[in-house]
Amino acid sequence: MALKSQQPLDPAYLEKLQDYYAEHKVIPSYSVLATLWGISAKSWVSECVRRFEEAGYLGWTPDRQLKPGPRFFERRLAHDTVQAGLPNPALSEGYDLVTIDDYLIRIPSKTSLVRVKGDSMIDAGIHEGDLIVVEQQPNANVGDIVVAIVDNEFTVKYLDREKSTFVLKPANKAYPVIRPKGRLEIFGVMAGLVRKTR
Amino acid sequence: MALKSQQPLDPAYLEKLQDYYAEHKVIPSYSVLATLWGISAKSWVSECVRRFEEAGYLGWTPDRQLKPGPRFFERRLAHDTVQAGLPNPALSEGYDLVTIDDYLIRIPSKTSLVRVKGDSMIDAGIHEGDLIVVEQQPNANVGDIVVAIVDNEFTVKYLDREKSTFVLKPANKAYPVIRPKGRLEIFGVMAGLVRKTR
DNA sequence: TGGTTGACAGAACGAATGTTCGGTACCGTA
DNA sequence: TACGGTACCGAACATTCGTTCTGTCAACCA
Repeated sequence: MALKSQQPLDPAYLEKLQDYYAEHKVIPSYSVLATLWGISAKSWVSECVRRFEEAGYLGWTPDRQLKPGPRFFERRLAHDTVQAGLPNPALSEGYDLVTIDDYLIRIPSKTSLVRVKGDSMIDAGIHEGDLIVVEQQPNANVGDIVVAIVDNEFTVKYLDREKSTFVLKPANKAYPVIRPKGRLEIFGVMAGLVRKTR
Repeated sequence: MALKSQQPLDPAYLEKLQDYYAEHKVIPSYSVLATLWGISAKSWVSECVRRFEEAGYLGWTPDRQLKPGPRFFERRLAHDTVQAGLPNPALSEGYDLVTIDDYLIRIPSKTSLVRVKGDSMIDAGIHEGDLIVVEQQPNANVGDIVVAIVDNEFTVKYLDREKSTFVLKPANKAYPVIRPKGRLEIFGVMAGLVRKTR
């Protein structure tokens, strides 16, 4: 007994759990897991959970409640080269695993999101409706894409310098360069971009 | 009894729960909640939970397990209109956003990420190095941006039709339309995009 | 001064939870 | 043909869960 599990557990189980979690934001009880997995013995659920825990997909709170493990939220990054013959490239070797939040957000408390209005940055690949990930900070370097506050509105622009004053340059020839009178108020620097197309 | 609760519940309770959830990704049991809140009666926890549920911060799975409610993750999205003088950037109109993962990913088990190579889709605002969020599915509609497998490589292109055959159209005049010989193999449909600029 | 209300405590209880253990049926190997 | 391993079932069980109901106490009117 108490053997090592060398078999990789049925990935379908994990996926079903992840989908359940995505919907409810909670790990269900063993009996619910049983029906979710099409299993009828809680003892077997228990064993599966043990293996997922061993693999880092599940864990326990200090109060011995089942919770997602460190690898639970990992997203697979499909490689851009597909292995010949392999049916599922996402499962093949050499996958990196990322959660998008971790990928984009370095300092959660200083990071916020701003929705893009208009197409003044279209040449920088920034479209209307996109979400800009902003790291809040009062100053930036020339060349950075910054979120500035102009006339009480957020504006996303390139930061540039003309002589001794800072200006905001759009990435769209149809828009003018903004030369703020007085001090330029910078909300933060763009650290990333998120677009939802579906 | 059974009076309406007009009092807004102690916000500290909610914050403690949110912190706990942020750490463990799970809603604890009533007895743990009790110690978390510094309460010693489960009956009172039960009452508090009732009110949080009424307010939309907590909810229940179909199996009557306590779970985060719709408002649990409410995070202010910085609004594009700034109140004059006020630091408070958000208006009620603003979207409530959970996490970026939740925003982009509907079905975790069918979603993967593909890194963009080249600039063939630059006119669609898709740059080299961006991550495409792909929902895996074997077919798509004309006009969708799809991730197809051509010559054992992932390709991101618009799906279009010429007469009776499907073709892949780049969003860059410098690139040719791809007319696959044989069946066009579609890996999935683009559901979003993630770019890291820092 | 007395009465009501809201915030909590405490016990009691049935239902649900997760563990343990023993059992079965199907492998592949030797 | 026997054998060990693996995938699963099923029952028994102590523990824990969340509910319900009753009780205390300070605050706040009136």
